[in-house]
Amino acid sequence: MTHPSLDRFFRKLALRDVISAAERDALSAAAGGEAEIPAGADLVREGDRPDRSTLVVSGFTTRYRVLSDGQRQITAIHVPGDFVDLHSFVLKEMDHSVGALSACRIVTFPHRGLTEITERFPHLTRVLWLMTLLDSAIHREWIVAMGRRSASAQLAHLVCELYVRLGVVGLIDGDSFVLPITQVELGDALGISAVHVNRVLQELRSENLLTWHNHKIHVLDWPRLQRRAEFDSRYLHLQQEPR
Amino acid sequence: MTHPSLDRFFRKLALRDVISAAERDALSAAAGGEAEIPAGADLVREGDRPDRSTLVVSGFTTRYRVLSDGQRQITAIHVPGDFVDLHSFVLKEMDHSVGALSACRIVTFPHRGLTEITERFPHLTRVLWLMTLLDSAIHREWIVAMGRRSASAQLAHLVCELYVRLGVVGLIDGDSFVLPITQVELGDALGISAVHVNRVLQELRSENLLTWHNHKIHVLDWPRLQRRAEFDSRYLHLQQEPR
DNA sequence: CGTAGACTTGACGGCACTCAAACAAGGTGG
DNA sequence: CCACCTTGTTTGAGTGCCGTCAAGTCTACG
Repeated sequence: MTHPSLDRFFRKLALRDVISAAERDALSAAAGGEAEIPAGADLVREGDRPDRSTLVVSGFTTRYRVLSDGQRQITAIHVPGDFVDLHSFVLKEMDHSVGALSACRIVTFPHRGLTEITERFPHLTRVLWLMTLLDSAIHREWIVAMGRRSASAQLAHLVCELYVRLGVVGLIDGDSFVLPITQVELGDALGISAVHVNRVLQELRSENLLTWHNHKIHVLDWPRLQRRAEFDSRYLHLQQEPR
Repeated sequence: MTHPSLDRFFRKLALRDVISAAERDALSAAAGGEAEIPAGADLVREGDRPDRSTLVVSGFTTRYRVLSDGQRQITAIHVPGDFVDLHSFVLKEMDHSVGALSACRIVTFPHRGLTEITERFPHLTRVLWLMTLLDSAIHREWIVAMGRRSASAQLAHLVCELYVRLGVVGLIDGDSFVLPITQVELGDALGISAVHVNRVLQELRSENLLTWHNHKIHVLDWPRLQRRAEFDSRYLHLQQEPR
């Protein structure tokens, strides 16, 4: 029987490839305990050697690194259905921390069970591999945005990305979605100051591209927002095909 | 028998885990033809659906994306022994291009053979998976550098990274290494202008941290360069351990 | 109703960009 | 063998995006 908390995760997988019932069962069987994490808490810390990987069932998490002078850089934002540290299964030692942006519900997968999956389910292994490479593709797109886009286009791009990724797991409500993140955190993700985040946000608002209020974002003009960000969803690999 | 051109690649693997003779043979058998690529040529292009993955035997390559206004952002620099598009084996469609920075010798691995490896060699599969996750870790470190480090520290960090990565495959000669890359390309990698690359380079030179002449870099003071960049090699996962 | 956290606004300064030109070096053809 | 050209590096001047500092406003919540 398939695990109910893995619903969004399976949706994410099914968008990229056909997952057999046996594979779904194997994943469900590999799932360990569930847990609640309060907002602001760390799920894993840099230097840790976790013996299990964490899947976000609900809530938002972030991967980040803190520099010696206290500056923080967020390298990824994870939404429900994302495996936040599947890579620790292979990398062993964490080279960054993972924190909860909001209260989260998580499921953990002991590495022992994941190893078994790699021994017995090669196709499923490739699909899990794919999931980690999607993160990698998103990292590349962030690099492009940080290096070559204006702050406003970069922010627009992030909104586009989250709009699509949340759509995949059914968390878009009409033209809006919830994103429990402050402007300081947004600055840490974009690599700009919180003050500038505010200015850039107002720019996008004044262009009637979106509203952003109380952690709820309304996309007012999706085609124009995409053009503003030069957003192309190719890097999210949304096609179902044999992997 | 093991393939001689895979030497550097095997060295890179052996640094992270013990690779059996059978695994080395399997990889060698999966290797297809070798080829020479002239400097400036593309190995793969955005939108391609390659049926094989490319390993760099000698020479330097780069992953990049070009925006509509012609701006380019380099998202990765690959050195000999690196698999430049192993991820295409799983992602199928390329979301970026790969170009040769210098004349290169490459070996290609048909995806069919890689699929077989995932069916028959689970441990080797995890090691290959690891190789793609190292790229991912490097992406994250670039994001941190782009977002939160000064241009000079970012450049210093890149030099540190290449120094370590080239050391792994035996391409450090004393305190120096060859990096066939122009200041324009360096700017594309760091996300800054070529003019500013020049200024920042001179800053590091005047601090007696390094020299950079004719595509040859001398590291004059490794400890101080590391401190300047706040470089910590943890993200390169240099320990050998069971994956 | 008071306080803390988040958001907003303004002033000012600096890092990095653009434009432009000079300089160096390697390759080519007359 | 030397003009000439191309590519890459260096330097300068002027501009602007974005950072810091600081203060003020709004909202949620005890």
